[in-house]
Amino acid sequence: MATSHTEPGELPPLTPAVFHVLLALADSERHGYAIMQEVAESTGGRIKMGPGTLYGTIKRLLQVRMIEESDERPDPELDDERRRYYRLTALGQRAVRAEALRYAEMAEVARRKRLIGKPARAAQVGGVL
Amino acid sequence: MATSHTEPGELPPLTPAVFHVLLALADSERHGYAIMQEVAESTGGRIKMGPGTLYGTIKRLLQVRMIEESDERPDPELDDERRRYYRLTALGQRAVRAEALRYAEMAEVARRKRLIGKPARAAQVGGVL
DNA sequence: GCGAATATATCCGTAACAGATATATCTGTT
DNA sequence: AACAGATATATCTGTTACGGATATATTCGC
Repeated sequence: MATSHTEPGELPPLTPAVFHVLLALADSERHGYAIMQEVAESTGGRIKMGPGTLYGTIKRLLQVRMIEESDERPDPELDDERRRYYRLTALGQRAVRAEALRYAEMAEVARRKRLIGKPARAAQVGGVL
Repeated sequence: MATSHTEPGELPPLTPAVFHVLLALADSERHGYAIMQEVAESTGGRIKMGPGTLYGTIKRLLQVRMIEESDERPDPELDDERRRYYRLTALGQRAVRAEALRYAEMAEVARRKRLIGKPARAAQVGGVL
């Protein structure tokens, strides 16, 4: 989708896969597999990212410096050597924020058109409880 | 992005272009060019759909029966013969509704992670801060 | 020690996107 | 009445993202 990123500070919209990965990293460092799980959980299992999408997206995000690998290892007790942890860069932080705002705006538009109801309680995580 | 549309009623997520077109049609019939303008307006000019994306998307949406052409013509006075008007089908209605919910849920997730603030005021057309 | 889950990685076919290009009509101005 | 510019639709095509399949290795539970 085209954008008017004529203005310097403007960030182009993110693809859904990119957005989900960045959003998963917004509150905590995570390794790839954990990102997959977080995406599934935060969407109530409705979105499941396969390995192709996940690792391809990670690679691209590293290239554009929206995420970076972190060498910090958790508790050597609970560690798994295979894991590679990632965190947002400042750029990634700004990008995911801008995209989240767009999502909120689109939700608002949908509300004005009576497609969906009031904001708050929509977002049940665990599915049925 | 993969989904678990194992359940019968489940609709797969929509691509952003598809969502924007359906959302533009949610409150009113519109012709192609008007869809373009509505998208630009409802996103504060931040998203501009080119003709390639627009008409390609329309064609695909017709094929999967999410929209249909309407032969209703407005006021012959104000008419323009070139225009082709489209409306949502019942399927399109359901799809855009489901996607709008997903958007709202993602916005909620972003709020829980303190990426963005409270719902309401977000949606004025002007610009971000 | 075995199988299942965890974890990462690449390959590649398919589909979506988006700019360029083309064409025609409508509207307002002079 | 001619002209410019906006309106309106349509197609073509290169590039990119997506996403299932496949591969491989490690860790965990039993």
